[in-house]
Amino acid sequence: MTSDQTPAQRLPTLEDVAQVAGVSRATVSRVINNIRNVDPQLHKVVWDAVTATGYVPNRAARSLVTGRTGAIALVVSEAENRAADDPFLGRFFSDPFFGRVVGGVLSVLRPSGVHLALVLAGDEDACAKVVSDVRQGQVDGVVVLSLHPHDPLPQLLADAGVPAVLYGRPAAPMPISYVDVATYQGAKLAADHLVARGCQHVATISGSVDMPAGVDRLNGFREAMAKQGVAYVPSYDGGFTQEGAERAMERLLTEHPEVDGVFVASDVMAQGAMMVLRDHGKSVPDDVAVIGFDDSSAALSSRPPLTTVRQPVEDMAAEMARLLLTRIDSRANRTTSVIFDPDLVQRASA
Amino acid sequence: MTSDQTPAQRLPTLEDVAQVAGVSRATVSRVINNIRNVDPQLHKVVWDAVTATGYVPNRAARSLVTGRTGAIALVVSEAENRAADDPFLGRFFSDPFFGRVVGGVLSVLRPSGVHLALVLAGDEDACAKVVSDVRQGQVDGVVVLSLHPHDPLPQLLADAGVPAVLYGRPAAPMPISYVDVATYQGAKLAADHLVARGCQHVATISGSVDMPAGVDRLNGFREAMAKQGVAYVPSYDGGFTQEGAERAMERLLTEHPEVDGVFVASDVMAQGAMMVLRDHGKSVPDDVAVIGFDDSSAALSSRPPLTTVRQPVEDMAAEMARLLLTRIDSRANRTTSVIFDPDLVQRASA
DNA sequence: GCACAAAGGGAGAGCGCTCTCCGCTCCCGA
DNA sequence: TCGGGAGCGGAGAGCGCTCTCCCTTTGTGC
Repeated sequence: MTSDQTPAQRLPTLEDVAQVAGVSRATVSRVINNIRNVDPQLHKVVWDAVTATGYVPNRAARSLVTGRTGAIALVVSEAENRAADDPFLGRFFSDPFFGRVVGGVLSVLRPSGVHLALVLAGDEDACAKVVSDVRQGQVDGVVVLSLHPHDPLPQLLADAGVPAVLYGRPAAPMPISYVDVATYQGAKLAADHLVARGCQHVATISGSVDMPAGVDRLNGFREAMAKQGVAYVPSYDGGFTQEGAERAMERLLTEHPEVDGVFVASDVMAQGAMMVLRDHGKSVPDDVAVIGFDDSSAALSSRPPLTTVRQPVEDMAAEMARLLLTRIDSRANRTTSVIFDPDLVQRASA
Repeated sequence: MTSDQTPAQRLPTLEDVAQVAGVSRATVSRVINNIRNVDPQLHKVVWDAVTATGYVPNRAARSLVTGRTGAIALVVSEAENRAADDPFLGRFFSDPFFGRVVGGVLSVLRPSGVHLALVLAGDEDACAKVVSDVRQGQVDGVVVLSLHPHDPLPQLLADAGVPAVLYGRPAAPMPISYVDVATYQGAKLAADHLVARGCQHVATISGSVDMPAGVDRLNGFREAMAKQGVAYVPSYDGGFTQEGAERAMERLLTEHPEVDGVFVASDVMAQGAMMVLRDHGKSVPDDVAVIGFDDSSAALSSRPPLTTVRQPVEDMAAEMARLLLTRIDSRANRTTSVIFDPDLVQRASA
């Protein structure tokens, strides 16, 4: 065989690099990991040897001795739903939101060389497995997208004292880190905008009221309207689904046909609401102004494009990753929360 | 210390289990891995010890000696785009398609205990890194979503002889495994349906013609229409984006106002096309019948709901994972392709 | 009764890396 | 000139696991 044919046989190890550089394994290791001072000359010699051999550290070996894996998991927890015939992961994975989170997390992870493993926790057992996984050192920590208010995972993680960061405030108070958006502030942006537009009969379509996001968006909006002197705002539960919002909008039109402004607690729901408005011959924004929440891709693809409260998903996800890495690095068990400011993105619907 | 106080200190190892079971490490390992015959009685004793100690194999240690990581990567390759100010991963991650693939892949991986790592290959360097990653044993193989026709990654993978499976036929022929949908057949379903509906003036909005999916959907549709005796089908390039499709539809209406049936090469594009049709006062499906392609979530959320050629994304993704696992297991370097049959999902738009 | 085979279990050598020790060298102050 | 300390490199012990030997036990046929 020519020299080109066998290099794939055995990958270069620290030992090989050491031999080429004429130093010991330990020194090469020190150079690679930038630990302690190594004579600058030797330093260069070693790096040259690394380049020459094409050496890349073996993750498994390193992990074995350090007890760190260099990987974190993105856990999508949807415990407690799942009809038996539900296609594996249901609607969530086909929600653009998921991808945006992944993108944000990866943007932080990539430079630091940490791997991102994707994990689905579909039921309580799976949640327990997630906890044991991280305790057993399969991953160093977890970033969690928890989809249901009664999801047991956050509590399990908090109890286990495992490095974890949630997207969104947990439904019940518990010692666990999270990132969130200032929902009240966002709802206020929407309220102020509708009032400034001159809307006289404002209503809202809320998300599920058993979820923090649902409650906060509703209460925040009501509070802001109250500040504007509007004592009562009719609200209808859209359950965070397009169909739910369509039904809610139908009811709203029936019971309050005079409505001229609606704050809808998510863009997807707003899309449904606008379809119903159109079906009823109402024009948006002239007859009824509509404001969504999230600034998801649905906001742009809807007709008319949606004025919405922007939730900086990518930034928030990136912050989750940063918080987690810090927590893992420090080994200290401190919980932190970071709250992001929302913006009002003004498009055509209001 | 009591026996209860330190268990978290050190995780149980094979050695511990062996001690509890009163056998050697080797035997426990044999039981765990189901390798060779172990006396059924001992077998049980060992399992009891595993349960009692709460033992979970250490991935790193195992990986170190076997040379397998028990992880595969899902690579999203978007080499050669990326404006400098492009938010990390651009639009793709917010496309529901991504999540559906993840779901399909995970459904296969989970039972087999293989981890899924997410990797982004944004440029040629990143592609090279992917190849070296798998050669260096960071992961055992890769599943690839390649977004651009001139993406170098598939060729790199093929050259390196690395275990890999693509979603969709590569733009240029090369020895690499892939799964795909029978596009011609799908286009034929659409053509036959439009003709059966009685459409007299059929046109099509195609995807990018430099992508296999774009070309095949266009040619397949033309061929099928030809079989139906329609020699010429006007076509407009929508570039697989909603905006592109909107422009294409505008042109189509200008140049062929008599059109009464359109095959649009993706649901997202179809959504845009329908909006333009509505803006022009055309009703769907009465004035113009519209058929999409993919059966993505856009098909359901559009008004009216879209009749579309269903691409079984989850199934295809699952098959990718299966092919990859088989390939990794066998260590044989055989390439395979699996082609899925599309269905016509009939909704309201045609 | 013996030779032989087959089968099950144990011992031990690493896999590639980090990290603690230890020892050498060199510089500085007394 | 010499002691002491700081700085830097090397030796070597594992991390937890698999897997190859090898030994023991048991079964089988003549």
